[in-house]
Amino acid sequence: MVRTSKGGRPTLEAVAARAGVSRATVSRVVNGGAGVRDEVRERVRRAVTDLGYVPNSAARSLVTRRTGAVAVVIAEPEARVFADPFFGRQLRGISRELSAADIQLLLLLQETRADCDRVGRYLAAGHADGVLMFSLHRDDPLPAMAEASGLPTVYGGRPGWADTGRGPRPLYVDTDNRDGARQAVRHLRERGRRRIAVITGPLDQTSAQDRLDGYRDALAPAAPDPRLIADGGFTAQGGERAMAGLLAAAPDLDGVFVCSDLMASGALRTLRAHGRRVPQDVGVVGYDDLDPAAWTDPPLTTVRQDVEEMGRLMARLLLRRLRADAEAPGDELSSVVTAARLVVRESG
Amino acid sequence: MVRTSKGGRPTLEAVAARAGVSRATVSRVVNGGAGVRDEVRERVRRAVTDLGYVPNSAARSLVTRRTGAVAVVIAEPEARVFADPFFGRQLRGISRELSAADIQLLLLLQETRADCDRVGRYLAAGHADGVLMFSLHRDDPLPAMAEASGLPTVYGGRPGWADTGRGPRPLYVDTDNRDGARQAVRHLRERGRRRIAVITGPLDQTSAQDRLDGYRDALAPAAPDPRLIADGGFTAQGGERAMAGLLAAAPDLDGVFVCSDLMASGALRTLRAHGRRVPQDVGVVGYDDLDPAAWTDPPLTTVRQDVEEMGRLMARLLLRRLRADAEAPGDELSSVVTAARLVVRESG
DNA sequence: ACACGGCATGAGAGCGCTCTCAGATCTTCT
DNA sequence: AGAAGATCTGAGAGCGCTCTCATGCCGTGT
Repeated sequence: MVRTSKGGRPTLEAVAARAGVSRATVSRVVNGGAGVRDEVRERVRRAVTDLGYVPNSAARSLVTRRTGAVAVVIAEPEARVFADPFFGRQLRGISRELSAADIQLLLLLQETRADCDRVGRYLAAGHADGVLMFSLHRDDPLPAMAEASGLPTVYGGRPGWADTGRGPRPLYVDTDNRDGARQAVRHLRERGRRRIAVITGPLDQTSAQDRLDGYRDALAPAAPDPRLIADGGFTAQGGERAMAGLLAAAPDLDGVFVCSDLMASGALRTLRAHGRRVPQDVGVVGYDDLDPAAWTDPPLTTVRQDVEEMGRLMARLLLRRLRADAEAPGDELSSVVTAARLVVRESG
Repeated sequence: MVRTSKGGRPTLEAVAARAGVSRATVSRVVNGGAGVRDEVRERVRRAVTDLGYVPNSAARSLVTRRTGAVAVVIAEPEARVFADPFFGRQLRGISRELSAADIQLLLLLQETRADCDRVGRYLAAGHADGVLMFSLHRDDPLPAMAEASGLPTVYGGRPGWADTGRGPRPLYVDTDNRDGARQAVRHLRERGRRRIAVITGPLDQTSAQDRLDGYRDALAPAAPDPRLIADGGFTAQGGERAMAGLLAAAPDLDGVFVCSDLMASGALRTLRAHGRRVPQDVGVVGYDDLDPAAWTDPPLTTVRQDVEEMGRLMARLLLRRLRADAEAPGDELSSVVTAARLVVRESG
């Protein structure tokens, strides 16, 4: 690769000199090449490859005010982010969609409160054109920071304030958690289960709350026995513990709806350790239908949500929003809620 | 938040005007504040907070030639990246170390060949100050691109050309895969296993090759029976299939060393499906000791490598390298190889 | 009193790019 | 042939920041 005499990377100027044209013309060629004579364009293209020219992104975004990157903010204080395949799948969907649009993915992990400031500063500094934000808990300060930074934002999972009327109306992608939960619990009932427990996620997340509401719906009009409700915190260990608690509080239970596959894997272990056979003694239904669900013993009946697709939808929504801001500011976009579907295997 | 009259974010100029000083002074305060009188510094600080000023990163890195970000490139064409907790853990280590240094993490996923160009362009465009690169396969074009971009690079796992003398001497962090494999296989032998098979990863990765070499070491001086070697591609499904193949080719096997926990989970399923009891009939040892290893039935004996720590080490090495380039260019850094340790559970 | 060194501050030049606008060139039509 | 229009190209002004260098100010030593 040929460099400029100054030893750094070649600049537009260098390419222009080599091609015998002005900077402006090179710029035009590099950015699409419209309105440049074929012969000149070819000359410039050759100069570009000869010199190994790559536009300097800082200089470009300084003037265009766009960075060609989107920040993905994951706010999980716990080790959960990487233990749960959920995030991975979603990231994958996002990554696919963004690379198709030649947009870069910036991953910002926020674990501590201090990280939160850092993330806020980062967003405000204009490193990204938009934000995808995940797995918010109630009272999370991040949405406010995103709002303050003025960046278009799409949420993964309905934010808590979405329907309260307070705050701006957020753009989000979610699955119909409540309906999925209803399907799961109805399925257990149809199989003859009478004492159906639930292991929930942290209830300050809407997805966890919605699934619990779905559980209630399916039992209505009867009110659920509070001894049949335990919080598993969306982790495998939490699932183990919650299951143990349930067995102690309600030894006669014959079904469990576990609000994530990861927790369900823990619950299955506890059941096995207590000598309960699945599905003969206790029916178990999970939620997510991530790969490991099919690998448990017995294979897990669960509620499928296409997580990768949700990631893709989030990215797509944000990209549309970015384009809309540039071209048709009035355009109203709306949130997406995808359907959930029961997948029956052997656990319940 | 107060904005400038032009509607955009406030600039240095605006802060300077409000504080009644020059741009240069504001810049000094923002970047540490050395050599500015206390009283002036306070005035500037107040102006900064009043206006909600945040430095524009593009402008800054245009002149400093640094971005305050490090790119993490994961080159996995398969769905493996997110199915295997391995990457997640490593990312987590990296993320921790980088945020402590207030450096941003840019995640670049490369799945297709086209992505490779995109990643190369991205790096060359100067979006990052350095690169962390993972899970390379032989003949991967990425290292060459990283090299060409002139960015300091640290590899996760010893790159294939590290000891060949060809190419530049790479900086990497790895575990002692060969020794870990030796420990695993020796353990199986000590437990009386005589026909020990191996399920390898893709052999164009050094980690997979090293583990296979360790397997050979432990059987030496006897040469391994080729019917006892199968490639599981580092995926759970691959592990299932490889195990089935081994059982068909060598029904008398009584031990398996599986080169990743994820593959081992697959192998256990296949063994169960074939009615082989673990560990009574067949002893199984995995590799990685990621969370799910303890959850299999029976819990997996495996080789522990502290993946998160490896991530941290990678980040630390890169950061040192970046500082070295800035301050003491002659400074020689060296790669790190961490120890592996057998963790005995119940599977073998 | 003056010269001198040290410190705090400001003026101004650029970093590499995009984009507007005006000028140059080439068509095409009357 | 000349003018109107369309097409192509270049000059130049910034984008927001950092950093060098010159300048002004102070205290100290002679």
